[in-house]
Formats: sequence, structure tokens, C-alpha cells
Amino acid sequence: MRTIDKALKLLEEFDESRPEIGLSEMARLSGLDKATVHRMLTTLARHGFVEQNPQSKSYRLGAGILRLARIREASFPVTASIQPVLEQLSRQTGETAHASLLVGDRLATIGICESPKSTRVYLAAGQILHLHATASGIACLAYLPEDQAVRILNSGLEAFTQHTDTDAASILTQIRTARENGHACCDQTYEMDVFGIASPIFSAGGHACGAIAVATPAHRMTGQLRDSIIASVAEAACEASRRIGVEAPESFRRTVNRMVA
Amino acid sequence: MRTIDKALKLLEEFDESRPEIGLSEMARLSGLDKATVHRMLTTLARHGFVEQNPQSKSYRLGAGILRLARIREASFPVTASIQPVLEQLSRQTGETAHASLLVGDRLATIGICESPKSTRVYLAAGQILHLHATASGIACLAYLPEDQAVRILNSGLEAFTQHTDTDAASILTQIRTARENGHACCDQTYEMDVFGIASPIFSAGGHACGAIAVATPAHRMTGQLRDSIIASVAEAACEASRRIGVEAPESFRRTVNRMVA
DNA sequence: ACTATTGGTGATAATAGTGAACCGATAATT
DNA sequence: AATTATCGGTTCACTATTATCACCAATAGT
Repeated sequence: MRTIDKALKLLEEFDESRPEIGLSEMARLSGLDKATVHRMLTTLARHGFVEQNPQSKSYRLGAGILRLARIREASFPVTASIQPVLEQLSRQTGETAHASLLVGDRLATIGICESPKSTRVYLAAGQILHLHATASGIACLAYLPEDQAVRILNSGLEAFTQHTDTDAASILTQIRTARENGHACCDQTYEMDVFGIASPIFSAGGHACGAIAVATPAHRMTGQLRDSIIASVAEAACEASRRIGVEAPESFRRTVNRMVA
Repeated sequence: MRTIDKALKLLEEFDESRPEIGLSEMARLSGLDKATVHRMLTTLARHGFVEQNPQSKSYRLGAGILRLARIREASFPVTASIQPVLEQLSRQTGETAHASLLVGDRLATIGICESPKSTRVYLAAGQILHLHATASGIACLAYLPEDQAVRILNSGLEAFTQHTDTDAASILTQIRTARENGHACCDQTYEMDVFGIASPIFSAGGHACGAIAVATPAHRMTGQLRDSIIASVAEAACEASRRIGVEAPESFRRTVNRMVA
């Protein structure tokens, strides 16, 4: 279904920093012909996935998306369940906390609670995180079926900073360590100056369906702070899983208890 | 773009009362072949629009939708802006209030605040409202370009109850009345026992982009209650428009002031 | 006044999607 | 225990849809 793929990829071009996109600009961004993009956008508009600003003629994400999100939240309230956990985690650690869910082979940020500190990590709403380059991603991979993890690691890993590890074998080692420890740490592998600590959120079946994480300015990180955040994040991950109706696997809970103690 | 149309229509089959749908069921609901539906659902899944329950193999709306909704809300916070208005409106009237936005040729409910009363109108999250059969729809049509209104009225009007008016000319009269009065009333035209009163929410350019409404059990409705709700709804509509950065047109504001006085 | 860019359109060339039949597995029925 | 029906999923011959290019009118910039 290549046509559907292309149309849905158009929606990925929108983000917090680029909420409206004109026809020609979208054609350039997507690499598709302008006529094709126009037909796709009008089709998406008919279903409420985008809407056109009548003045500027630019397109933005549509109200139909809000409707679908409400339906999902009504029957499966992940965002609402996890938000209070994020707030407590942020309060406990004094840093920015966020949660993300697995969407395809990447993570989509679905909840953020910012630290009150003046120097804090800022995260854009709906940001996409790559599995190999973020603490959330490694934590997630650690509790995914290994064949899926291997497939992702072999699909070409992008470097985002000079610290991004793009070697599949080396990341597989990180993943195994994360599985043993119940958490993952990444030092500036996705964005400079950001240190991330994450633990997986579980879905029924014991596999990860997302992650909960704390992002700290890298310069602030010390061994002691790190250990304290790790314990809080792991506990928060357990609580988040519980709130969406899943008990974290026995092995994970043991690891967490060892840390908290 | 027929393929995209079909794929996006699949998403419309989900609602609060049917949050998970299996492959064969979806094929039946959509009238498409099972093979086609399977290909479409896997494509939608790849982009996070649906996800598959690993146990039941059924499909449900995906986490990618939450991400897109957050991006839209971050740059254009309609839901967050209108929710407090709904809460005040519900408090003022003692009845269930809701807001909906124009999506294609229909309205999508994007906010609800339920009445505390024991007999109250219940609305499902993300419910779709048809323009010709609801107070919100008539209010919206009244402030849409007339050619668009006429096109919609000529596209085959479905009857939902024995009180649904499906005559285009007669609805056009209702629309004109609504434009004069700044509000619309519908007595059990969409659901039995529900009386709706609505006013339009405006977008830049003076056209309606949605509506704000109060739904009351029909047996409770009296002339006096009606007038009091109308004034509250019209004021709420003004406030809702203002909160999304649009001043309601002069003519509408005059009508509202006349009513409140 | 000219040039470049915008949003948008239409006809053919190129590529895509469709669906009946089929598979193995599970669940219900006789 | 055997039978029947349903499930999710796949295949391949057949057929439809979609992409592209050149072009238009309108607006913005030089």
C-alpha cells in the first residue's frame, strides 16, 4: 500500500516547530510531486487529518485527529493514566520526566512533565525518539522480542550527535546490560548536553510497549544523582505499567526492589 | 485517492463502544475484501494509526494518533481552550455541555462536560454529529458559506429519529432562522429524548468552525429553561471563539447581547 | 515591468491495488 | 471424535488507480 504510506508520511512532517506547511513546501519535504501532494492533502483533509488555513492556504493537522485520540483515550486511557506518574517522578527527581510509546520502530513522546529548575531539558510535544540513540529506546529494546530488536538494529542507524553509537553489536550489548539492570542510561547520544535515564513500560505479555524517562542536563549529572534517579525511574515504570493494567514481569520487579533498597 | 479514502474510512469504524475490531469484522463493516483490509491495517499499523492486540489479534486505534493530537494541541490548543468554557456552561445550565469541530461535512465532538444531575444526556467521546440533524450542525451551517451549506443539504439527508427533518428546503429555513437568532434548537432530531441548543464557534474569516451546545433531556425542557440556556450557550460560544483567538462577528455579538439583556 | 514562486489542474504514461481461492489454526457443533 | 464454521493471514492472475509533466492564474519580490 505505497499510496497510503506516502500519504501518512506527509503527516510526519508536522511537528511543534512546523505546525503549518504549504503545498510546495510539503512537496519539497516529502520528495513527492506537487500534484500528488495536493491530491493527498485534499484527501487527508476530507477525513479531518489535515485542514487548510483559508488565509494562508497552508495545511495543518486537523480536528479529526483530536476525535480519534479521544476515542482511544476513552477506551484505553494511557496518556491520562501515566501523566500523574510523570508528575510524581518529576517532583521526586527535580528534573524533566517524559513517557513515550512504541509506534512502529520508533518511540512517540506522549507525556511530558517539565522540571521547575531554570536549567532543564526541554522536550517538544510529540517528539519522535529513535530506539538506538535514546535511553528510552534502549530500555524498550531490552524488553522486546530479540528478533525484533535485531531487525531494528540492522536497519541502518543514524548518528544524532558525536556520542551516538551506531554499531549494532555494541548496542546489543547495551541492551543486554539494560535488561540485567532494568534501566538504560544514555549520555548525549541524541541531543548534546542531555543525559537520559529510562525504564520500560510493559504491555500484557511482558514485552515493552514504551518507556518512562528522566532527562537531565548532562553537566549536572553525578554518580549519586544518577543512582537516585535510576531508582525513581524504575519505580515509576512499574507504577505506569500497573496503571495501564499490566504487572511488570517478576524479573524486572526484583531488579527494581534491589535498587530501591 | 480512493485507496487512501478506503484506508482512512477504516479508522471511522472505531468508536467508544467498539474500540477493538478483528480483521474479518472490519472487512464486513467496511464492505471491503479481507485481503484488502489486512493490507490496509498493517500499513496503518506501521504508522501508528492502529495497533494490534497481540493476544486477540484485533486492531485498535494506535499511539501515533496521540502523538499527532499532541502536536496539534501544542500549536493550536483548541481542546484545552474550550474545555473550561464547557465546564462553566455546564455549571451555569446544570446540563451536559459539549463542543464539536467541523470535520469534512460533519461535526466531531472534541469536548464534553456532563451535568451532575442523575437524569442527564450522555455523549460518547468522539461522537460524530450530522449537520442537518443536530442543533450544533444547524448553528454551524448558519455561519458557513451558503454554497457549502446547500451542497451538504443536497447530498442526501439521513433520518435518525422520527423527528429528523430531511427536507433540504425546510432545513435551509431553519438555518436562516438560526442565523438571525444566533443559535439553533433541535428537539429529538438526532436522538430520542434529547433536546439540543447550540451556537457556532467562529474561525478567522467569520465562518463557523464548530459549535458549542447544551443537551437536555427533552421532557425537562420548558420555554423558560430554553431561554436561559440559549443565553448561556450564546455567551459561551463567544467566549470559546475568543479563546481560540477569534472575535465573533459584530452581528452575532449584537444578537447575543440582546439575548443576555 | 519582469521574474520567481505560490496553490492548483488535466491528460497520458506508469504503477499500483483487488479479490477469489486457499492455508493452517482455533472454536463450536453434531 | 469427527465435522463444520470461523478466524487471521497469504497468493497470484486480473484490473484498477495513481504519478508525472506541462501548464494556469495569482501573488510576491526585484
